[in-house]
Order: sequence, then structure tokens, then C-alpha cells
Amino acid sequence: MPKAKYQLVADEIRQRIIKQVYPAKTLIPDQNALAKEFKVSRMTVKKALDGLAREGLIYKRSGLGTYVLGNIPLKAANDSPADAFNGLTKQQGAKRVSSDVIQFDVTFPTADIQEKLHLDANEPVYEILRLRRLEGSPFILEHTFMPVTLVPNLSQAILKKSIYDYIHQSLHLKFGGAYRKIHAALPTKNDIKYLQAAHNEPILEVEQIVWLNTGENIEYSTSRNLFNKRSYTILDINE
Amino acid sequence: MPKAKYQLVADEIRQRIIKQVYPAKTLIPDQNALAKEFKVSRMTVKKALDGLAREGLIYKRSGLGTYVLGNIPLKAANDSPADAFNGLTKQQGAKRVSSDVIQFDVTFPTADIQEKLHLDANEPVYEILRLRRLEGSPFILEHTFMPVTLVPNLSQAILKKSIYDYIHQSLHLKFGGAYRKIHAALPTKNDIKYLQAAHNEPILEVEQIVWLNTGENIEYSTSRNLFNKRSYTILDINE
DNA sequence: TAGTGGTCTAGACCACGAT
DNA sequence: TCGTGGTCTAGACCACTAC
Repeated sequence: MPKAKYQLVADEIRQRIIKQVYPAKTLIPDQNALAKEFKVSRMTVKKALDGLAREGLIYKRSGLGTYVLGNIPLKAANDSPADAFNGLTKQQGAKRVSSDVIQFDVTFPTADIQEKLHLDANEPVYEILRLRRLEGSPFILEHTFMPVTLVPNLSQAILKKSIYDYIHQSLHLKFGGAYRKIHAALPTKNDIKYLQAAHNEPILEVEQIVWLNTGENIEYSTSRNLFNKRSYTILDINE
Repeated sequence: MPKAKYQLVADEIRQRIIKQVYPAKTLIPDQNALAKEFKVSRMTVKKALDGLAREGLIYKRSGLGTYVLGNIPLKAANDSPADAFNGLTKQQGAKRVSSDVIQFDVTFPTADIQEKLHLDANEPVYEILRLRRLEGSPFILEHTFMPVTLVPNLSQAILKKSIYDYIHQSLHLKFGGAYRKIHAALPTKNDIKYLQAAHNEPILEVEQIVWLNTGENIEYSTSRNLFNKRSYTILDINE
């Protein structure tokens, strides 16, 4: 299936910005000119530009035109966006990430997990504790709950690699969204044991609920890492 | 100036979802029916629904229809969204928030600040350190840099209240976006002194750059709080 | 006044999912 | 097959900004 026209237009303009055909802090051609060049209607050009504006690449001002935004000084190449649905394996590369499966159980959900995943007491869940390693050294301690019915036939082999690949490629499920909460915390016994956290060393935790595009909750998890190993970033566009 | 039609349609549908005229986990009327009801074109209905989908209220599936999403279990009323441009005064209410101005200087920017704010060495900046209090007790320690030319005539009186109100209402400037980085950290001397952090008590820090809708950088700041006082949340919709 | 982006329409065709 | 949402068009009018 081919991409939509507005996506193709957006891809081309994005490339021109990256290659500085449209340099930072300059105006790009107006919507009518772009429509003529790409042989599409102005509405299609506008939809492409709306997407690029949400990505933070351009900003539009009525009556003036569309400008290219410069680089963001705080932004670094190895930033971990807090709004991303690809797992750690995708973000860092499968060769750099390995996982120790510390716990892999099936249980009935506690009242708390029932509420978090919108489940009844008799619907079993997986409880998974994994130590994710980056280049061999401890990186993130992940504690995950998933309903068994939504993710059938989970295995140690899959947990060693990537749960998200299994969900997408084998089960053909699609994520709809996630709600995440970022805390700082004191280390627990598990943090000290597996992340090798020092006593009183700050921990950064992401607690999240993930749902599918059907609206069903598929995951409740916490991800903890040493305070100096990782931070999370957010690009926030007004309106 | 009146709101756009698609905004009015979105507002009405949002209200119907909140009031459960359209209950959670049910289909809402299809786009043609809504277009007929509101006497607008289907494109306008679609634009309204696109916005509601980005807010996480509904999800659309081609061939099926548009469903209402249920409540998010992790979400609490007093959550602090990490994607918000209203300052602390707006979020918590002017009556609950007060500020001690610890430092208020004008200086030439260091090399680091020059880079963060895209300034030359001879363009002065404000350096501001404020302890924000909630109901009187220490809440957030804010260290802020702003270019003097963009925010003229800043005063202690303004700092005691709300910088953002001054920027919006008096200077008529509009934010374009922000890039934020969330860390966990060890307490500094200032954290211990002003936030009354214990030795080795984890601190949650948000480091951010904010720019205007003109593309000019207006703020570089860090906001630090005790780990058990505040966390940040993100609603993340796929695509 | 001229040119920009923002909105809106009426109608068309398509891909998808259920029947 | 039918109804859903997704895309796309050509043209129109408006609000805003600069000159």
C-alpha cells in the first residue's frame, strides 16, 4: 500500500529541511507554490505542513509565511523521547540490548492490577521482571503486567528478545496510546541487587499504562534506571 | 473573534462524552450523521474528531467507526502534565502559590547560556532564582534565564506573581513550543537550603528551553522538586 | 492593497471490516 | 455488498501582516 500524498509531500519537505535546501530561520515557499510544484491541492500541502509543525521542524504564521526552525540546543542524539512506542530494543539496536529474565509468572491479578488493566479477577496476567542490559551493563529494571488473553503464548525466548516485536509482527496488534508518569524515587532492594544502585542513590522511574487501538489495556509496567544513566525528553508544541 | 466551526463541534462532542451522552466503549454516530446534525461538511467533523483523538478521548478505526475511550486508571486529578505552557500559578491557582525571589540579576550570558538561548555575548539576560511555595511550604526551586530584549522591564513585583502572565497579557507574546528533559538527581546545597531536602534525598528536575511562535528562544530553566512532592505525566497517542 | 495561512464546502474515490 | 473512516480536489471566503 502506497503512502498518502500528504505523507510523501511531508517526507520531501522534511528532507529539504534536513539537507538545508530550506535553511533554518528562512521562509519556505508558500502553500500555493508547493501545491503547484508537487501537483497536489493546497489542502494536501497544508496537511503535510501541519504534521511537520507538530514535529517541531517549522512554524507557520498567518499573514507571514512558514519558517524553518533551527536546532534545539538541549536536544542530544541519544535522547530518550518520553513519547515513543518502540521498545528499548528498537531504540538502542538489537545488538546492544540483552535481557535477563528474573521472573516470568502467570497469576490472577491483584485488585490494583485489575483496575490498571480493566480486568476481572479471573482473567490471568503475566508478571514479568526483566533486567535490560545495554552493552552488557545493567540499564533498566522493568516490571511488567500483561493480560494473557491479549498476548498468548509468551515465552522465555520472546522475553529474551523483544516483547514489542512479538506483539507487532506476530500478533499484528497496534498500540493506540499510553499514559506515563515520571517519578524520582529511592532505590528498592531489587534496584540495589540488579541495577547495582548504591544506598540512597536516586532512581528515575516511568510508570505506564499502554492500550491498543481497540481501546483494550495491554500493559501496566514500571521501568527504573539509575539517575545518571538515562533521562526522558519531551517535545511540546503549543496548540 | 468567534471559534472555528470544527472547534465548536469538538467542544460539543467533548461535552457529550464527559456527560456520558456518548458512554465509554460505545460507538458515536458516524461522520455523515454528525455532519448532518451540526450542519457542517464531513471534513469539518473529521477535523473535530482528529483533535479529540489527539486528546485521547476517542479512537477511530476505518471500516468500524469511532469509539469512546474509557478513563485512564493511572490518571489522577492533580497530575502535572509535562506538556503544558501555563505556569505553576495557573496550574495550582494564584491563591495557593507564592514565590520567594532569592536572586534577580542582569548579566551577560555565559557560553552555555549563549548557546541555549541563541544569543551573542553582548546581549544581556536575566538570571532568576525563585522558591515557589504551595500553600506556604517549599515546592519547586526554579532557576531561570531569559533575554532582556524579549522580556523588558521585568521587576520583583512581577516575579512575586507570575512571569507567564506578564509575558502573555502585558507583552502579548505567544509560546511556540518547548523541549524538556526530565532527570533524577542528587540534592545540591541550594536544594537542601531552600527545598529542605534531606542529605541524599532524590530530586526530580525538569530542564527546559521554551521558544516563541516567532522561533526566538525566550527561556532556559531548571525546575527542581522533592521526589515525593511531584511527578510529571504524559499522554501519548500513537501516530 | 497584495499575499500569506486558516477554514470550509460538496463531492469523489479508496481501503478497510463486517455480513 | 455495504457502511465506515481516510484521502484528495478545486474553489471560495476570511483574518492577519506587511507595504
